[in-house]
Amino acid sequence: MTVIFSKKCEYGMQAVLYLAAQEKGTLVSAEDISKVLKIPREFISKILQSLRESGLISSSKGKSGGFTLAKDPARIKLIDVVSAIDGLEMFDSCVLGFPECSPTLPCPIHTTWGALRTQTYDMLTSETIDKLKDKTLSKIRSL
Amino acid sequence: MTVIFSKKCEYGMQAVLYLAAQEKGTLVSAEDISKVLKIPREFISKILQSLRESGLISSSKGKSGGFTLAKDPARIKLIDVVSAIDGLEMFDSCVLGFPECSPTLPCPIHTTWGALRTQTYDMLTSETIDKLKDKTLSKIRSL
DNA sequence: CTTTAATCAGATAAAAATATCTGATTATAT
DNA sequence: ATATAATCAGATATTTTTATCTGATTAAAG
Repeated sequence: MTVIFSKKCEYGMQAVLYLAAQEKGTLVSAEDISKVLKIPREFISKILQSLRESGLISSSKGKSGGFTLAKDPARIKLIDVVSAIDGLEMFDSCVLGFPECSPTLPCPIHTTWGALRTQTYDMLTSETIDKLKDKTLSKIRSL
Repeated sequence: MTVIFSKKCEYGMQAVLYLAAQEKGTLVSAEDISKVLKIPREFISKILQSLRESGLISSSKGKSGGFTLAKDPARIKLIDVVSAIDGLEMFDSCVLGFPECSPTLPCPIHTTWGALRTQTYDMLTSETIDKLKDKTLSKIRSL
């Protein structure tokens, strides 16, 4: 199996995009997110808790509580979610699994892969979740 | 954790590259591959068996047996190894984990990710293992 | 022909990722 | 005040991936 992001990370990105698609300040429950995005209830709860610990989202407890973005969606990038959940290790480890892959000890595809990886990193860094709001809304409507 | 290829696939690519770095027709034992590439002996054995079933490599049993490429290294591409071990599913499934991500029902980063994915696919398709022989040899020497 | 060194096949074990359960705490609304 | 609906924390369960074990088969070499 070839994976890019873990399920946790995929779900986390979906959830953050979903929060960004709400009216500012709206509190959304884990139950709601679970239903809309079709993610197991208890699993998304755990992910939301860890995103709160990372400071990307905030929560309020009690009845009518829920989750909302902790900061301006123009300041939240996809890479922030990846970094919080999966970490950034893939951006400096060898795609072929060799140890210590570097410019001085390159694996056979070090350079060519490096270029692709950088592009991927740049994409995740330039995509802020507010920019993706409209596209997120139309995707969600289709679920 | 963010993964690109599974461990099996990484090891498989390393092993195929290693075979391609040998004199044509040389038989290499699983034991040898395991030692050079520092891959658990029994694990690489299983991987080599599956690569044989896929037709990428061939084996001969008995004393002084081992593995060798089943065809001209100029005709073996990295994507062939990926396809044999991990499959090509990632090249048409959604990077954010949404179901049915397509041009008509795109996820928020469908287009931008699609471009990167195509580049990755093209790279794996254009890299034949004979082209990587020299680089493989120098990497192996450093292990 | 016997020993040896290799692949091969199937079962099992260990570790990691994914998912669920249990019950406590919190705050709103009635 | 009490019921309700939410987060929270920690434990447990399930599934997948990674790794190992056991023993059979094969073929070269002595």
